[in-house]
Amino acid sequence: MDTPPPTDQQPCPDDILAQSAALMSSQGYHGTSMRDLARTTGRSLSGLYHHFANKEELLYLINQRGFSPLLANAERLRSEYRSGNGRPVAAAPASAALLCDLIGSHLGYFGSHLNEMRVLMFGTQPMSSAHGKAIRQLKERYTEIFKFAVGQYIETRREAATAIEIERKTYLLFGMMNWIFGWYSFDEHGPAEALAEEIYTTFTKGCLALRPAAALDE
Amino acid sequence: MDTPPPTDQQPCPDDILAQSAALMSSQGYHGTSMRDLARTTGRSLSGLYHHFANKEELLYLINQRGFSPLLANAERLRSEYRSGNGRPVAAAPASAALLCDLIGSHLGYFGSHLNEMRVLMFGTQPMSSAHGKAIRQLKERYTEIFKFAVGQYIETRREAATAIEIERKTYLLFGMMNWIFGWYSFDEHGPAEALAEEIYTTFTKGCLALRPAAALDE
DNA sequence: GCCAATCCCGAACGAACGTTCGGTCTGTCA
DNA sequence: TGACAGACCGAACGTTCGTTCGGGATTGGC
Repeated sequence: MDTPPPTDQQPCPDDILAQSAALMSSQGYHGTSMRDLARTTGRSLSGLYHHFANKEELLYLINQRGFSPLLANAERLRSEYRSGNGRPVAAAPASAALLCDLIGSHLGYFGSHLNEMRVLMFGTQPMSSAHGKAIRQLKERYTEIFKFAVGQYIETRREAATAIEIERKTYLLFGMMNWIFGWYSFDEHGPAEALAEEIYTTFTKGCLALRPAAALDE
Repeated sequence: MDTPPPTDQQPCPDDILAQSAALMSSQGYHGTSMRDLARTTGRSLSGLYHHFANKEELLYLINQRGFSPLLANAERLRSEYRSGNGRPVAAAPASAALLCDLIGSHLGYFGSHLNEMRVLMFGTQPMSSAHGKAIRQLKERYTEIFKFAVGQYIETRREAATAIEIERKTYLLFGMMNWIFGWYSFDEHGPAEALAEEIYTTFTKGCLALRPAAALDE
């Protein structure tokens, strides 16, 4: 109508999103003011509102644009795995490759988008219910892919696991991968690919262990 | 002098800290106002300042009081391990017990202090430099204990690992343990002890694998 | 019965917040 | 050349923020 129709047609410039993510990743959403963002992006306070409707939508855009490539990549890997299935002989190596590639994709993207990932992990709570739901659905779809891969890896190697056991183990894997936000730096810890391989090895070696306590499954 | 000398002598009531931690864990430090805290704790806005000097000190107290018991417990476990050493025959089971107990202590405390742990993970950045440094030192001492345990576990089982490899593996362990803040609930996932056992098994089985890529160690 | 200490409150302070409004500048296309 | 749209700005709006101030209850020791 009169005010700039915000989001989709005229996309918010990437440099604004990147610099906002950098600021918010260290100060949090509520701890970062629009004036901070204006100063950092070299724009005026009111000029920012030309690119998004309000602060909360900016947070949504950081989440959405930061997470979408990661999800798209994971969905591609899964569909490749599915289309290459039907040959039961190669099932075990195929499921291993899927899991390994997913971990590699995740850590590779994480390592080069640390700020966005930090913002992503702070949660959807400051977002409007519509935006929050949209981001949570992206995360759920992503989690489902990893659960699928973990389940495939286990059941091509030993008897199938229960859904709750697969979920738990998937969360442990996410823990190892996502926790790097607090400590990983390329200079100190080397390339993300090598780290991905270590996580893959650690997880798969531990993953196949028999269930340690039946108490966990009701 | 005139204003209430804040911290140590007359400790801040535990219920204020607990309710503040609950609020801050879901809204973040900057997203939680003093008026929110007053409403939740059933006190007046100005009445809160009788118990701490300012909002930032409240955050420090949540961190300090929340983390100290965990650190104390870990230090007790390590000193028990050290005093029981000197019998090289039992070295391997002893180091396994240390690691297992540490994980159990961590998850047990986490599971019953989820709010405080969430606040703890949001970081020391909003704190003054003095308070931030104090909390960071507590975390470092705690991390050192886990590095020590992981190192002991490895070198009583195979040739010793490099310091950087021990550090990396310790961080993977912390990742599995701390990531539960996002998904763990007693009702869905059972008691923390069983989860601790699963993490211990997963980690130790994967931990002893040979270094997957020499690229990680310079 | 009094004093001091502790705990707590209502009301207000200045500063910072997210957002809006009217206007300018810089192209592009007719 | 003129009209128009997109990108941007300075100044201000009303609200909320963290913090302070003067004072009122309640309590325990003397």
